[in-house]
Amino acid sequence: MPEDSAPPRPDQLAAYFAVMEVGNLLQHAVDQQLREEGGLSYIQFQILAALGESAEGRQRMTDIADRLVHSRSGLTYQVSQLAASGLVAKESSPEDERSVVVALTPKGRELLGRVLTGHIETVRRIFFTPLNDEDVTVLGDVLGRVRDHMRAVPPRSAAPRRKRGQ
Amino acid sequence: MPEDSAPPRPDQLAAYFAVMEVGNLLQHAVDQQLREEGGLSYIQFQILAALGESAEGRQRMTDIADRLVHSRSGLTYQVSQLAASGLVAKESSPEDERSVVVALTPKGRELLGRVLTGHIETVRRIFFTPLNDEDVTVLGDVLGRVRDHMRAVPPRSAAPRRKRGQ
DNA sequence: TATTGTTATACTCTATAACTATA
DNA sequence: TATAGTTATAGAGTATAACAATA
Repeated sequence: MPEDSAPPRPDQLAAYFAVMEVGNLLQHAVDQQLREEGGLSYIQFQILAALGESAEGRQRMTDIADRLVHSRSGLTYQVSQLAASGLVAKESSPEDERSVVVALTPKGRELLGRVLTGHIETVRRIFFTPLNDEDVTVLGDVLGRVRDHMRAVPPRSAAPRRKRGQ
Repeated sequence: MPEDSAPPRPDQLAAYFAVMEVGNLLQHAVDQQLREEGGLSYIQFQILAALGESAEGRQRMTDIADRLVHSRSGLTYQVSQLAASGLVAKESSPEDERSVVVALTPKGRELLGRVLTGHIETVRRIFFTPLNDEDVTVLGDVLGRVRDHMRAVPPRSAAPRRKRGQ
């Protein structure tokens, strides 16, 4: 429990604040666009996008939850919402009777495609406009490293609970 | 309403996803630390921090709201929570009878100082560890530009409502 | 026994609209 | 009339714990 450590340098603070504020503003803007054009929250969109990326438009609940941080019950809630709207369907897995496979419906795929255009446009407009190619490259590189590190580092007191590999 | 636009390049997608994921993970980690060590949500911490930064530890409701995006009512809620915990006090302004000034109490200042240490430590551990000085500089520069742009660009359909300058 | 997922429940947060009061 | 702020209210989202079923 390090009770003290060197105070952060101004440029470190600037970088930290910038990440937080940009992340917040970006999420806010994107969330609004998704709601207006597709009636989706950002997380619902992320779930659809994750399904759209995967091989046959289907994934297990647990794998989605792992990827999108959610608590299990939170994911159950969101998937229920999507299912109620007919955007996804729940199927039982033939391999493992315990697991539930979530599959994109044609309607879900259609909506995803439709919303994605505006999504990309929004991101381009508010995020990429002030950046040149080199900025984009550097940003992806640096933040990519941060992301990998964050994924690897356990959230401190958490994580060392029950996990398979652990 | 641009129905189509060139698809984003892979490096653009990488940069965008990295910003979003890093922002999310960072906020999540920070939020957890703040809750554990101070019983504060991230937004409550931000309010306290904003007050701590300002000249005499006090600011108007509206100025806080403008800075932290919140709706007015949302800010009223959060400040009420903080006031109920004795961390801030509401005062009426002598200059403008309509406005409410929020002031950090000694207890609030003490908590802020106490929590800040862990906050900085957390950010350092999960965010700055994989970065060298140049990374930090570049990140602050690039994201700083993005932030300034996002602040300037209206959220599309919003904003052009009632604003003084408008 | 561990894992997958759901349910019940309670809580936090946010936004909208209506309202009061001051400028 | 515009601004500052509150309140009521309703809805979305989240987390925890208890639970059932399968591996």
